Amino acid sequence: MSTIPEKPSLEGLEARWRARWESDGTYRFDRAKDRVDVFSIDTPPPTVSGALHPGHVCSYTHTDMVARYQRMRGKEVFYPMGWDDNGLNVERRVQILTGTRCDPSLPYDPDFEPPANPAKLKRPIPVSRPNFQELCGRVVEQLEQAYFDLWSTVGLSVDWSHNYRTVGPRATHASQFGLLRLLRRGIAYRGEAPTLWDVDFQTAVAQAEMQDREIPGAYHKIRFEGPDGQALWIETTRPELLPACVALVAHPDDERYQPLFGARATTPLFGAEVPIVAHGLADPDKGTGIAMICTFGDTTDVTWWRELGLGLRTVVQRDGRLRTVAWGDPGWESADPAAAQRHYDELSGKTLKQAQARIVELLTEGGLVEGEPRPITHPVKFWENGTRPLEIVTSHQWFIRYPDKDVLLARGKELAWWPDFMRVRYGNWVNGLQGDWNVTRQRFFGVPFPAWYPIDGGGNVDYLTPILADDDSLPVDPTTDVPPGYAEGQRNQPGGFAADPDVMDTWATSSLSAQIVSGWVDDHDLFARTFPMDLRPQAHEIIRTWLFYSVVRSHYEHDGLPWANAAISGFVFDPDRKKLSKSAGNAPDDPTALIEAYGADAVRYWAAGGRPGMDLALDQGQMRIGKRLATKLLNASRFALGTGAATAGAVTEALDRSMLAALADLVRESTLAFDRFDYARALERTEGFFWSFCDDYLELVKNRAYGAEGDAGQASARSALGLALQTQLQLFAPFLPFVTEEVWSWWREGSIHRSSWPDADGLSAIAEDDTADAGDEPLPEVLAVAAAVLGEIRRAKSEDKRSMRSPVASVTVTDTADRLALLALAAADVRSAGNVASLETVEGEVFAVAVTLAPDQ
RNA sequence: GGGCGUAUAGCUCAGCUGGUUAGAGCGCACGCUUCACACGCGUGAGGUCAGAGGUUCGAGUCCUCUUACGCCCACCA
Repeated sequence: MSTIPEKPSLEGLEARWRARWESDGTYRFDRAKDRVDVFSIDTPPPTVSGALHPGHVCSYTHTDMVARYQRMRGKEVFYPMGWDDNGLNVERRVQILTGTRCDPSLPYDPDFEPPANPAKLKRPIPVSRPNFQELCGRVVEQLEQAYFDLWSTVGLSVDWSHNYRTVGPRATHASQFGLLRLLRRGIAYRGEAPTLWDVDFQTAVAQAEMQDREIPGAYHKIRFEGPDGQALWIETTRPELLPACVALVAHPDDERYQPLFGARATTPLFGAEVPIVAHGLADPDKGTGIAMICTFGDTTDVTWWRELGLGLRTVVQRDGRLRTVAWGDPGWESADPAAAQRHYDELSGKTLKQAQARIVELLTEGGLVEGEPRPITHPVKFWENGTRPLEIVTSHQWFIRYPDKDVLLARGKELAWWPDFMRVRYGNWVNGLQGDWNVTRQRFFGVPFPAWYPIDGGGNVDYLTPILADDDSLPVDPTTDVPPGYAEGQRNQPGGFAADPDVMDTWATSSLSAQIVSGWVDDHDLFARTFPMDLRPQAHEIIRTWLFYSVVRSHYEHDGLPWANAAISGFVFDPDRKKLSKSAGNAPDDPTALIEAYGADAVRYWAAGGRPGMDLALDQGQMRIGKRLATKLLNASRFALGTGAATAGAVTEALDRSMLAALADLVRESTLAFDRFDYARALERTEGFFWSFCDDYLELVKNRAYGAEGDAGQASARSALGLALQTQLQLFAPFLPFVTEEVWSWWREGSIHRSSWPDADGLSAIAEDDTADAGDEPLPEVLAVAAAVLGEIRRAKSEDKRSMRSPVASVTVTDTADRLALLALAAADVRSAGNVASLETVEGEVFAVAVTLAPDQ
């Protein structure tokens, strides 16, 4: 216990308590607790390669408020933090900073150091994957430090001893273990399939990472030859894929083409015979109503190809150029192979864009197009980080099958969503699922697959029959580790083995975040105490990825949900609905600057206004108010404690008991709101109570607390003030952890954040104690009536432009008998607060207060 | 094209299962050196609850349609 400062200030207070919490281990998880006494949180690992943003502060603060509430409710809170290091941004940064390039075929060099001055290099130095990952790890460490600093400044009550990385040994171990388990059950498999492919980044892209962008294109009307030699006009935006055409398709009900179904058409330039087929996805209103199916121009092509059992003619390579083709070979039959070859040779090796230009020329020269290309703007699929449209290539990838949709939907119903309507987004996604989950990425900084491939005597790699690592050898990197039964000398040799060169999709790892932090593979004791977890807080835009994949993995591994609750946060937008600029030396969206300007408590106050699932405007005005609230807490506390407030002792005065009864209601409401993850409501009510507590109750009780009405009245006031102060500090503690801890330290032992959440029934019992004067009166009304009269007195003074302290000769209150009886219980306090000489009452139906001011001295 | 959400004072938002003259804070106006706080205190002005129908004794609150904005999804020849 320390003394009450003469002039309390927020200055330096946050840094002091941050250091103290760290040294005291205030938020350290006590793993001796059993599962029922634990509240465990699957904290989102922030992407450390991204920029720090007020949105981060907002959503992570929401989780912290829940964590602090649960801790005060008596739960041992398991609140870890991880870093998501996956991602191209890290790789790019490392390439530039170190002048290196990853080549997974190289062996690990334990002595490698990047050049001192990479900018001078003519070309990047190729390094092994483990070397590259080491370099990434160093860069990531610096980025993590910035995040750690921010989280600690904001006052997150995270237990930092449970830190992990999505590209780190624990995560790698769990991810590899999980994949091997799914492989043994046939849920994961190695397959060759059409895959959405980014030709610039040379990597496969998952359905969840795609986005549509409107780009210009053009319809080209091209002449095919029908079965009887007649012209069949089709319109396409992808004429360069004509050599990859495997069929024409029209809607089954389209009478124009019904006679042709089952017949064959011939492609222009290449003379390939293709079937004319019917499928419901064909749109009679688009183009000429009949379309060419190519392998593959878009995802509809994939659907048609799969459902109609069509042939495969692949022309697009992984680098986005057309491959070499021998026309006349099996699969490339042509009515005139020589002509087809002549035409195709003009295209092969070209990029798609170049090929399109050339094929349009060839078609035009052959009189095979009608009219000019018709420009349109149409949505095309891109990788969210990419710059060129996605292509579809067939390649070897790792896949995970999804459970049945109804199983997934049932899991969605089982989960408690905050707010509830977010469940719909999950349902929409599940209902729209197509194909299996491709978990492969052709990147370097990530979790490697625990697999190798056998090489036969002829040097051919069998990519479909992987050699898998043993469970107890995990984690492994196949580019440095050797598969069971082989020796290092056999790497990349005929009869030997080749390493899997790819890494896992980021979600393949982060979908196990709950298992990773809980110790699924490396700490079974911890796992039993923390899993399944209580809460997954996250953003709504990754319901379809992180949340969804996490549910899938947990369903497979544990036949249950990974957590009981999902709290979905909205996002932060700036007040003008446009991007904030960082010009004029003022960076209003730099969270660190905001915290410096207003204090962490104030920024947290702003964040607390964002209800679950609702978007929040970045509002420095709210931060100013938060700072004001923190200051007010210091001053009001100083006053209350200065009167000798104590939490022990009887509360006998009706006004005091009235205040405590209202406080008990506040505790009930706040508790209920927190249990529903509605921290915003809890704060709003607490704040409203606190300001009227200061404006009305403190004013009414002030003189009595100083002893003006005798010992009994003073004792009652002191007890009520002590209880009210303690309770309100605790109600504010999840929101304003620093200032509440500061005040707590003036008169209590230990941390407020380890104190017990206020007990509403206990407060009610004190308020309802009728050993005193008020009997069974409806207590809460006493304060309301007294405050109403005081308000009228203030109005009279204000209208007369007088000081609030100026004397009042007489006050006459007209009200019902019931309310006058209540007023009588607090009459002395009202007279004292209003500096009223004489207080008269008159019975009447309509509340009125007549005030006669006395002349100022 | 489908789905979800939002629309209440100049601004940011409350208003829970429909019930007396629609609330708060900021901002604004007018005041107040009051012994916790001038980083303060008091008082006040300010709203056809997006629009149109409907249910009801009664609707900001329920139903239908419309409009605007945001987000998610979609088969993009």
